Amino acid sequence: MTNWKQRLSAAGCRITASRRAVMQVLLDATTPLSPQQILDRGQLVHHKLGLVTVYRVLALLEDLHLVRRIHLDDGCHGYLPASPGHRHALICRGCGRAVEFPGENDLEVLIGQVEARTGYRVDDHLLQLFGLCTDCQENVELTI
Amino acid sequence: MTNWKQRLSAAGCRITASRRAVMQVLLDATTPLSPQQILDRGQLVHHKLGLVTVYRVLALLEDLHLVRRIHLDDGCHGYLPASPGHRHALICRGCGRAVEFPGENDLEVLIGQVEARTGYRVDDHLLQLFGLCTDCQENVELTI
DNA sequence: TTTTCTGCAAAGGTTTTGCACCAAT
DNA sequence: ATTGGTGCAAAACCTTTGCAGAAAA
Repeated sequence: MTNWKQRLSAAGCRITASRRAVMQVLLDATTPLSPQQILDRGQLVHHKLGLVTVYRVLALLEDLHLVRRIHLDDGCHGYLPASPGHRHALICRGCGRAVEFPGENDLEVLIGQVEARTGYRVDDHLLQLFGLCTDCQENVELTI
Repeated sequence: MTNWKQRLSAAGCRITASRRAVMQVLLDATTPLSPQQILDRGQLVHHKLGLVTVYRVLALLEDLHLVRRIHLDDGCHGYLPASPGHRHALICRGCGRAVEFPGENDLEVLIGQVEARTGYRVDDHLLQLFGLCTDCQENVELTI
């Protein structure tokens, strides 16, 4: 995708080798990646890439909603390229493979009920699903 | 509540001053607390409490589903005492005050749709809502 | 040429580990 | 008396900051 370059330029940011490398790695990934993993893969294409820069690029891309930071049970943060619109991640407990699905307004009803009951005004939410992808379901069956 | 002591004993764990202090602090809290915050408050009741022990106690309590670890946007992990059943946290962006609400099966429909579309088998989920509690809604109005 | 980015080094935080002492059962 | 738990110190991580040099525009 090239759209992210336009978004960066529009925000007054330069298109640099580091940013290309990080974005490339994320777009090629099927699982959420940690900053360290992004560094390892990014260095294959951009030798001089450093971890500090990965952090800075991720912070920038997250601000621009070009990548999504998700919460993992272990090391905590992983990053995924963000699809447009409000989406949620579904992550395989077996292989880590992640897919996104549209959030639509399936939560509207639930949120309305909670607002009525608590008096809170809800304006954001974090939803992540965990399970097994088709491949890993098969592997589990074989293991048993 | 005394139930947690039974749960600990049943799991073959001892009831110690550290564990009482950490559990006490969590039960008294209205907002998710970081390990450091738990230490600060816990030391008021149990002088010799150390941060390392707080981490170990939290890990134990989390294993036994007596506390819930939640994800915050900034420093990441906060801890809450876990109410029985499947519940989700609603956290105020203003003052941090958290309430839990029952998850019921409001997500069943959504999860069923996602399973059908992706082939994944979903067996767990993470849902957190963010917003403003009634007090903080008033304060915002005053500020404007 | 000018300003933004980058990489390095180092600092700051948080979480984990090793070990001897202490305490609950 | 026996284990299991605790506290301290230190190690291991992860993330952020400061600064001089490099590279987009």
